Amino acid sequence: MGDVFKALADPTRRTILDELTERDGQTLFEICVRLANRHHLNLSRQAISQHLTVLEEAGMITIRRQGRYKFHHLDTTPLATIFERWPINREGQ
Amino acid sequence: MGDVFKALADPTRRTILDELTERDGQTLFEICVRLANRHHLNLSRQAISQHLTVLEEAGMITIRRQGRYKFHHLDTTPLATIFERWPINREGQ
DNA sequence: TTGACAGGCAAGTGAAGACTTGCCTATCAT
DNA sequence: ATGATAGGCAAGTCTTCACTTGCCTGTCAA
Repeated sequence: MGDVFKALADPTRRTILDELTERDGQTLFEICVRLANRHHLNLSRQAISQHLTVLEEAGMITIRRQGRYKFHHLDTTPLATIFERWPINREGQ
Repeated sequence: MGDVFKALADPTRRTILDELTERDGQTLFEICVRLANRHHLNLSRQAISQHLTVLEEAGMITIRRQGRYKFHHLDTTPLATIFERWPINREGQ
């Protein structure tokens, strides 16, 4: 499994996670359209595809293939490793 | 405030956070020695100093100056923004 | 007050990473 | 079968970033 922290390092990848949080199971083209329309991110299809690969290798995204479509599903369980590693100071609580 | 995700992206910076978790309030030289002895990370003092700057800008470290010493204190509260952004799937619970 | 200690500043190098362009494969409808 | 759709592969470019080297400043002890 790849690097969760490296996957989260890029702002475009974080926006992709935001979009999948709001609407899970999108295809590559759907993600392209939503990044362009809602976030003014006019990247090439390849650029976004490469981002999705990084997110998949980090375990943040699972792939479901159906015909010529490739659906992307969010998986936030790798984030738990962050909190297991460093305890959070909940100040004033 | 800087980028928490960018700060966590580098493995050396994550090791520094580990060391401060185990022993808080270390100076630059102490951190250098511990990285070398316990993690076989023989980096220059400048390299580690630059890492500490990134961590400080991200709000993960606070500085306390005393004479010619500069003590570094861990602050994990910025990590909370990660969990507020993406809800965690606690599978099987 | 002189030397040792703790740290800072800035330019330079080399590698990783984000993004593009061009071309190719596979699936589906007409 | 043919065109349109959804996606993949592989350079190549350009920027960011980690790290080093050299030199400078401030603090403390002898």
